[in-house]
Amino acid sequence: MISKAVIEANNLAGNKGLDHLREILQNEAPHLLEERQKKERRVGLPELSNAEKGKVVLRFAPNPNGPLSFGHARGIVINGSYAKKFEGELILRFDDTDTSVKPPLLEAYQQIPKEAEWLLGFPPHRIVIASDRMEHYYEYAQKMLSDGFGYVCTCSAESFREFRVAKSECPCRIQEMSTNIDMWQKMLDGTFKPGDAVVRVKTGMELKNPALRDWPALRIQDTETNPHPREEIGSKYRVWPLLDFQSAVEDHLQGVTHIIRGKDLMDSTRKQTLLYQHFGWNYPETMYWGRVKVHEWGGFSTSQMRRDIEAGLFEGWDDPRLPTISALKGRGITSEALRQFWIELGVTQKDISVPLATLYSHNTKQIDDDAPRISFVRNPFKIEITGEHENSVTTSVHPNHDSMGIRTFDVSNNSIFIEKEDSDKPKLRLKEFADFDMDGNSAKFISKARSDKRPIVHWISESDCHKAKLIYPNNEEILTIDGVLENHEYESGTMVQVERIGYGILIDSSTIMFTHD
RNA sequence: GCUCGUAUAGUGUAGUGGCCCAUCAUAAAGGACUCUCAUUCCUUUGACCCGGGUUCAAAUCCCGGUACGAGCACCA
Repeated sequence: MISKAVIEANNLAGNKGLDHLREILQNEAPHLLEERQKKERRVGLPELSNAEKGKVVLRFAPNPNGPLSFGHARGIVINGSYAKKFEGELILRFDDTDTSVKPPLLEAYQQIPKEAEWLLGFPPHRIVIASDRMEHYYEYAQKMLSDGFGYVCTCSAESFREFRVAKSECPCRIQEMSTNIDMWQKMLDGTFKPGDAVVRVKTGMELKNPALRDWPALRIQDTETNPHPREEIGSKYRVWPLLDFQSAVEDHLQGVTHIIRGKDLMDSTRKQTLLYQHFGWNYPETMYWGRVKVHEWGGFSTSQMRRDIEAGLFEGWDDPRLPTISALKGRGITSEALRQFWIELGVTQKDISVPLATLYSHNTKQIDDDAPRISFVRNPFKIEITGEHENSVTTSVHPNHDSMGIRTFDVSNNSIFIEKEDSDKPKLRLKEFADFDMDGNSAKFISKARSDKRPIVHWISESDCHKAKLIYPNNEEILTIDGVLENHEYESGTMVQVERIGYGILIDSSTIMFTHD
């Protein structure tokens, strides 16, 4: 029936042309034609399901075991952008419940909120520190035990692994509720030592996904010999929640509506959903992104960076070779470029590998309009200029923006620098100045106007420059290129465009950190 | 091993059954403009993992395969 009609219509189109069909539609069903408008390409973030303006609560929960890195920026930018878009809230939460494997770094508690604000353009609406919220976690742990959907398990990790694989229940699972409460007290009071006992959630040992079977919720840490780095916490608690429990309870307490995180935490969602069912709560909407690698960096981890810094391989967290937020900021990457970069990548579950060129192109767009042009001569080669040339040369600070002013070079003493590499060109044009013919370390004036297509090179007059260096962070090492820099009065932190070289940021009046081409 | 997820140009990304001989960006190549190897602009090259199926119609739905990734921690 339909097929017949379609064939008929197709024949009609074939015989009399599409316009004929349009005419018929125009007469009989004009609304169908309106839908033929080409759909707009979606730009920016994908839709957020079940999101109501003003009622969206998102969170970003890093472990403060170091300052933020490039990868963290994704969590901040994506969650923060949704919070902004829906006029909701972004919670910055410190998941600092591990004191031995990934111990928190005290400085990070100060640094992360600042970096988050820089990235977002606004401060997070709430800051929550898990280690301040221990009483809440204890409360729900107890409820879990007294309501019978949690138990204290004294099996070793190894033997429980066997139960998990075999889909069989461990002996602790059938303990009386009162026994569990009793053992919970022994966890708290120190009768049990680290490794002796954990609290587990009863999710079911027969679950087909082994990751979900009676997962551990709280464990004991030796905070006597290994205290929590926050002084106010220190050795105060022995029993600590694991991520899945802490995060699940805290998300509920904070009223989180949407969780957007890496897809490596998909099983966390499933574990936590089972816990939510026990408590009778509704799990937030979730979205995931895949793994990101950067061509130039490969993988990187905060823990590894911390070890390398402590081993003296890097100067600190802001070492320009490191993929940290502070390093990128110090190298002249703008927060707007980082935001656009992450939003462009979107929230897909694909594992991707991106080149830094993508980030750099966003950054160029941000900085070029405001970056004053400046002349830096690498490996300076001094030449004497001869002939009837003018005594001073002026050029613009920015070729596209006259309003940024002019630069003036005094060439009355005939002494200028060009790059060593340019010195073997027999004929060259000193940019904005004049054509010269080279002869060893002197150059003869030919004409002010361009006389031919000789290469244009940048230069600096000796009287208007000072010794300077260009810092060029490479993958492994930091190259320093000596040279002379045009005199200027820009403040440290100014982004400049170094003529014929690329963009850079002024570290001080005679040091430029190379940003990118 | 068990479980889960993903697969569109070199790299990212749009696309949720007919607007798709597939979008946009970036990269590459060429060109215009320009007294920077900058910026801006134009052009070109270039992709639906494979095999079945459903349907009048599949990048889109289903099944199988392959590849890659993740979880199965008393880490986050």
